[in-house]
Amino acid sequence: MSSTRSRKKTPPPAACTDAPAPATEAVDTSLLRTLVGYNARRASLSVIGLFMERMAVYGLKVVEFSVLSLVAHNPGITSRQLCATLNVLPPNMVGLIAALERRGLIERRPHPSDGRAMGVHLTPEGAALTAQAEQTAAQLEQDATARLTATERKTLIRLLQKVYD
Amino acid sequence: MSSTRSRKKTPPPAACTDAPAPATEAVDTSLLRTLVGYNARRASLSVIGLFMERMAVYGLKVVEFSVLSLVAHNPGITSRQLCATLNVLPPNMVGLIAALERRGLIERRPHPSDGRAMGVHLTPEGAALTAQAEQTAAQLEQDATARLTATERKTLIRLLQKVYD
DNA sequence: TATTGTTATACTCTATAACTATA
DNA sequence: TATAGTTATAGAGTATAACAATA
Repeated sequence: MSSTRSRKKTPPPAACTDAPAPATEAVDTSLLRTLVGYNARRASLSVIGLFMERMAVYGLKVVEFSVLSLVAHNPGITSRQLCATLNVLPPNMVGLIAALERRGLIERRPHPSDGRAMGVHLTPEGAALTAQAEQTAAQLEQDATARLTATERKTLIRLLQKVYD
Repeated sequence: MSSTRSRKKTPPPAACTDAPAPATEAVDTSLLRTLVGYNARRASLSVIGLFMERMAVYGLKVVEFSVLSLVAHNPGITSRQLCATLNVLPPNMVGLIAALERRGLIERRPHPSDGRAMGVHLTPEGAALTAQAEQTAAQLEQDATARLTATERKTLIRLLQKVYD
């Protein structure tokens, strides 16, 4: 979390000193800015960067918040379903779930109808933390998109979903 | 490039066999879908996934395309400027530039006014490849956002820039 | 035979510290 | 002193192959 990444370049207000302001001579990014991929990536890095900062308060990575929130709204969800929903490969979900279980935020119970699977559930502690984190996420939404009106924000989400759905 | 990532889940058309379709029982993602960050990330993964496939034809990674395009429109740009523009840390830009130089796509010349810096320029081969790749990128834009009207596409880009600018 | 969950492992991406040479 | 570029390296994220247990 430092140096280049996700920092709102703040070129000092150019206080008319005699320094030739080596700052960052203007770079032409006009072509890249016509590409949806470039803009979507920059916007997601910006929002998710703020997301990371706010979730760090709870000791959660972004993907861990996503897992907890999905478990909260889908009690008994399987590892396989979490993988498919979040585009995480099964071997990488193992450690993710193990870490949340070690912290006592979730627990795994045998799946009622499928002996191979384990259903994931929130513990009371996990439910409390998730509720808090979801509130933080809702507030963060406002902050991260402060330059958008409520209508613009809804339009943005609708168009993004149209792209990936 | 396989399994989970960026594949447009294609649950076979459910040909009315007697199989109980274990597929992927519906998961409630309604809360995550209210978050700009979640939607922006999924959309960017979707578009950039296609970007990766198309750029692979030229043996280019997405970030390499970005570097070439920036050099094309900013001849003599420095490594430092590329880093700042693309959110890549200086140590990681070294290998990136070295690889493009080894392929004969770019060349570095001493900066005219700053003895520490090197200006990056396209070779004729690099210029030809970049022109082709930029055309591919323009076409890809249409394909990746096929579900959007021209107006919606412009709106989407405008709103994304409003978020990260 | 196919699928869930798992281990082990490799590869890529990203980040930090420290050095050099110029400014 | 500060900056551009570099080296070496550490860490996180993402990928594949292969296995056991169950369907």
